[in-house]
Amino acid sequence: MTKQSKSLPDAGRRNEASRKAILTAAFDLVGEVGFAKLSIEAIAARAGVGKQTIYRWWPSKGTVLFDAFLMLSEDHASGDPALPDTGDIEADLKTVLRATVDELNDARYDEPLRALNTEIVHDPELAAAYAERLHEPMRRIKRDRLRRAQEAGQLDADTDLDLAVELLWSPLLNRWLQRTGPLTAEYADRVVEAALHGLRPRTEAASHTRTGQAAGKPSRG
Amino acid sequence: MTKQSKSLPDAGRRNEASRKAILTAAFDLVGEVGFAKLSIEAIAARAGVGKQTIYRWWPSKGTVLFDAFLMLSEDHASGDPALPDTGDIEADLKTVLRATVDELNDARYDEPLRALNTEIVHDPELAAAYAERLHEPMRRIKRDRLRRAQEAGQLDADTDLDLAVELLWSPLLNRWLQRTGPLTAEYADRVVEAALHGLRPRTEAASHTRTGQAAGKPSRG
Amino acid sequence: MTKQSKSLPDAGRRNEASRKAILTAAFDLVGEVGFAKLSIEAIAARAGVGKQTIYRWWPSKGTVLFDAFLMLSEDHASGDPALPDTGDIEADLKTVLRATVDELNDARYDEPLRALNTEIVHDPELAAAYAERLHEPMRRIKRDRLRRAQEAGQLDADTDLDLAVELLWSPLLNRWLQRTGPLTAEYADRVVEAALHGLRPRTEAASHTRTGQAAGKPSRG
Amino acid sequence: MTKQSKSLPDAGRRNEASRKAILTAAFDLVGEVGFAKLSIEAIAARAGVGKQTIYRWWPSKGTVLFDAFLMLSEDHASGDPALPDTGDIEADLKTVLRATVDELNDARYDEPLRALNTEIVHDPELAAAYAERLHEPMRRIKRDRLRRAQEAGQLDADTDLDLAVELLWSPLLNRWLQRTGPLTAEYADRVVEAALHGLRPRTEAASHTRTGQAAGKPSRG
DNA sequence: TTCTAACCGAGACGGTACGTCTCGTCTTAAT
DNA sequence: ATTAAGACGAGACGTACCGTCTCGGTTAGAA
Repeated sequence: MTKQSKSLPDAGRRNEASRKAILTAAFDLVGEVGFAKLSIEAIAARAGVGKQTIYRWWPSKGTVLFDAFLMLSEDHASGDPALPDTGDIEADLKTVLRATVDELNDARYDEPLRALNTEIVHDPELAAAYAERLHEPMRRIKRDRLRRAQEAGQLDADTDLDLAVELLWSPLLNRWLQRTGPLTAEYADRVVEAALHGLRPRTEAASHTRTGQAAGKPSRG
Repeated sequence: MTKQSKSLPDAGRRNEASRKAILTAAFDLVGEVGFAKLSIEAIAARAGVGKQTIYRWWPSKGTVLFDAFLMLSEDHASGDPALPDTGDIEADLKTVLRATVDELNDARYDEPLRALNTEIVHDPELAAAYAERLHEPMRRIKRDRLRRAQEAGQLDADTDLDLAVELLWSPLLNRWLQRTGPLTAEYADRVVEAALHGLRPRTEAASHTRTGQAAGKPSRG
Repeated sequence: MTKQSKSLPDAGRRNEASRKAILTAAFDLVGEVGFAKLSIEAIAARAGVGKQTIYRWWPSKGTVLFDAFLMLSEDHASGDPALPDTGDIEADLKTVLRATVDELNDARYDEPLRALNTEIVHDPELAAAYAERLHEPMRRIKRDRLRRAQEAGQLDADTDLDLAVELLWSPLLNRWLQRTGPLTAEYADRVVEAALHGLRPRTEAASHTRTGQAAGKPSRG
Repeated sequence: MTKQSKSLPDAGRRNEASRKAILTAAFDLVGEVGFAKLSIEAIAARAGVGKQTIYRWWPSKGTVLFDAFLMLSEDHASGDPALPDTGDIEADLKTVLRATVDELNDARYDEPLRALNTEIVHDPELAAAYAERLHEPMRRIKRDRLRRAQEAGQLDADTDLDLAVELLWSPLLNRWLQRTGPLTAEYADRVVEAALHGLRPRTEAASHTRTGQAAGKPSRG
């Protein structure tokens, strides 16, 4: 579905200029007309390419779009592969989640991102590719920052870091996808706070000893 | 877009049998062929109805599907509109989230649910209808249970309950939509635990005021 | 394949304006680009019609062209359904065959006629329709004239009139189709003469018992 | 367009095996799928040859097919280049035309022959090549036999022999191409009889100067 | 009870896009 | 330099649906 700079089997006779023109056209068009109205015909026309050249290398318009994102992410992923680390995990997470909010609110990426996300929903194969090539690298970066916080004692030692990542980012992604509420910097802050401190009261007052003292879980921590 | 039992303007001469046949056909077909390949033609044919009868009452296939869900939810929502309350919020949430996991993993609802969710992503108007008619009622039920827990001192008094709902349910919905990991009962449990207790260590409240005395990472800050 | 003014099953909901536009466009286009390069797409575009409207009513572009000819022939067949009859069969046949020559040499009909004739060659079903709707009516007219000549004693009483028609017209059609020689009025005349008088010498001298002395043909007026 | 045994410019570096494979594949394929569905791609694939090798040496699929026929006719034309001559032209012509009927009815040659004939109809250049290389040689053979009959006094001395050939063979070719009637040995016989004896009554030479007295036509010759 | 207006099933219509096929050109690698 | 192989831009194929538009045939209220 994708193509590296060299030595892949399909790299044989492939026209690199056509490939790039197709991915660029696809990304631009999805932003203009949305994924539902995005057509292979239009991509081919915009890219100045025969339709068969698209069908030859991609099985669906979803995979074209995916490769378009891949190209984009490779372009500006060359820089820093790490999250900020000031030593204060809460502040750093707020910074990062606010940046995520800004990105999701960016009009240029809104439609393409929605398109990619909804295609993943319906195409397990594409979802796997997405998980491997785009999602996992970003998750690792996030996990790395959380691990350092954990090692610094700022996060519970037992916490599953993948779960932690999901606890932090899922609310944002869900609000954005489903438009169930405003997606703001304040929201990002409150998500970070809630995720870090938990929903329970922090006072040692055995809050759960009244009304159902059972099921305690006092041992943790 | 929807139809009440009486007195709505569109209730005039409408053929109720056709309406039900259309919604049933739409729901069945989306489970068989997926939303992308669902066509008005096929719905009309399956329902034994003229195409115009669909176009007369619904503006898009997304809204047809939405009404199909509405019909379904009205059918079996007649029962109890409340979450279990044993007095132990953690146990109750685990019960509920496990049920959510089961529902999302139910093959019969998988495709239709995904279809509805992705249509919402692209259609703000539909998203609003969804929020009002389907999402909000369920959120209120969840919020009610959390409020009782809050009043019982099992949840922090400051917590925004809508945020709490999102913190608890978003990770599940995200895993399901994006298939970024297995969606199991254990996962539900751990989400509940993490959300309630937070990611930070509970012992020393000051843990984030001082840094790094443990396990190295001396260089940072 | 064809359509009468009323009461045919397919006449039901059919749009007569579209039908005529399609046939006209097909006839014009085949004259412009030839049958091989004639495309359904182009016919539809020229006629201002959806492609499906063509596929709905005709199984192939050959049948479209056939109906175009039918429309044309119905248009100007309203007049005289008989060949000239001056009492002199030889003179009349020369008149008619010269007219045939002129028609075949008419640039406006050349390509369409060739197209129709070659389609018939490859499509037996179309050939049957052609035989019934276009060829047979003309053959009957020709046969009628020959029959009157036969009754007048100008043609042998034993002669099969269908065979006679073929003997007279086939050479013209063949020259035209295969371009094996010039198609002129003189050629028409000589075909008529040869067909009427035969290739044998007319002298009663048992011409095939001895050789070469004859050279006769004195009787020919 | 064609290829001689030696010394032609295109004979230079040409791969003779490929040429034969192409012509054989073309002939076989046209018999299997018909000319309309015959594609250069398929010929190349069947012949195990690159498409360019075909485009390099032939301008159209019609010319490929033509060369295929040429190859075939050269293969079995090595034998006798003359028509039978028993001294009885009528009997000999019947023999020959019956053979022609058999050939046209041969299923193996039906499609390819039709293909070649219809290509000639639309392609004047190909028609010229056909006339020169295939048609003319056969016409000369026929003409030769007719000339001997003419010299023997069995045919009218004035008769244009080319016209005579056309009078005899055109009806057969036409029936075959247009399927306007059964193509049988009897038909061949009657064509020969009609062409030789003419359509007019042979008895009273003046029959066309007066009209209608007879109706009798007692006996031919 | 008749009239009449809207709804209904059916499906033709002008279109767009599909995914496939073939065209004729061009490029590559291997003789 | 020619070949087999096959990618390429182009564009027609025949199909599937789109959303609109009649067409008769119900089906209800309103007259």
